[in-house]
Formats: sequence, C-alpha cells, structure tokens
Amino acid sequence: MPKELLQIYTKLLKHFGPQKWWPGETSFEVIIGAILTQNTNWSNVEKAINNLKAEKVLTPECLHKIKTERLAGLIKPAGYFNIKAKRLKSFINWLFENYGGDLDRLFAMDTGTLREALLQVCGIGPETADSIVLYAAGKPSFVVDAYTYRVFSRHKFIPEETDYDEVKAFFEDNLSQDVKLFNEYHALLVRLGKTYCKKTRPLCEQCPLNGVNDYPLVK
DNA sequence: TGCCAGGCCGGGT
DNA sequence: ACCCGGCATGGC
Repeated sequence: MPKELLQIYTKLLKHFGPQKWWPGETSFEVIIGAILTQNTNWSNVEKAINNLKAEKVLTPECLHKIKTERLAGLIKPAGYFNIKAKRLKSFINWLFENYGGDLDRLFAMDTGTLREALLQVCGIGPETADSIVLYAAGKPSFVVDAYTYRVFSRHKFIPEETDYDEVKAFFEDNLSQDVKLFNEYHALLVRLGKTYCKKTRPLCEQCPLNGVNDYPLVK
C-alpha cells in the first residue's frame, strides 16, 4: 500500500535535486564524520575534519596512535569533544582488535551482521551504525534521524511514538533494497527538514509534502 | 540573545 | 522497560 513512499521520494527529488551525499572523500572519513555529527551541525563537523586533515592524522593508523587528549583538541569545533574523542578511539581500537584496522575486512560482512557488529561499539548507536553501513560501506540500510521523525510525524505519516527500528523497517519493507535510493532518500529528508521543517516553526506552508496524503502510512 | 544542530550513554526509577 | 541529565561548539 505505501507506494506513497516512492511518490514522496520522487517529489522531493524533483523539488531539491540530488543531494550528493555523503560529503566525505573516503569511507574512513565518512565514518569519522558520522560519529562527529551526532547531535551536531555539519558545518562544525567540517571544521573538525579539516583540523584532522591539516594535521594529516585522518587515517586508521594515525588515529590509533594519537593521544585522546590531542584528538579532543583537534575536534573541538564539533562540540562534545571529550566524549567524541573517546568514541572515535573506541571505534578505532575495536577496528584494530577485530579487523586489523582494515575497513575492507569490516565491510566484508553482510548488511545485517555489519550493523549488529557496529552497535557493539560504545558510542555507535542506531543512526550512526546505519550511516556507516549505508554511506561508508555502501550497503542498503535505511538511516532514520531526527528529521525523518519530525517530517513524517508532522505530516501524520507516522505516530509520534514510533521507535527507531519501526521507522527503519517501515522504509525498508516498502522500498526496494537499493543503496542509491536509501542514500538519496535520507539526504533529501534532511534537506527538507532543514529547509521547511524546523523545530521552532511547526507550520510548513511551503513544504512540498503538503497534500501528499491525509492518512497515516503506518498505524 | 537563546535556541538549535544529521545522538548516545549511564544512572535512576 | 522507560526517563532524564550530561555532553559543548558555532551560527543565526
């Protein structure tokens, strides 16, 4: 029944155009960005990543060796720098202990197994895990975030209280398991959220999704 | 100026 | 099983 999901996607794509996500040059950079952007504006994350690049430490080996205190100093613009330095370190240590620091070995797992493995790392929750699986590993795992909730609940497509795994399953069960589609869909929802569905502006008169449908897609 | 940004953890009920 | 405080910078 929810072929509306694809209509919504088509509408957003037409309205905004392709978003060219994820804004990162390598898989490793995507992973670091995914952790740094937790509850944080992307422009701040860019500053932190630029610091890491300027110091030439944006590699698994260098981040494995670097002191947590120095790392914290470099990522300061991203906010929560102490806790995020620990999270980056916990991921890197885990990567070396289990996969020899080799992303290809990590990414050799199938989609579901990779996601579950990532969730074992302290500092990686559902959204960060899905972002890594989709945007770094290039496997079809739909990413749900604050914008997904806000946009879809404001339009009454989903109830407020729908939890992460339910929303994720809703998308995955009603779309083809297509990496490019999942990639673009999530990016478009973020773009829509930033543009027309701000927290402090409950009404979104300009929202291209107005009038798409009037009934919940999930109950 | 205060509020917000592409969450997650740990401790308390 | 939920609920909540803490974590912190930079932009508008």
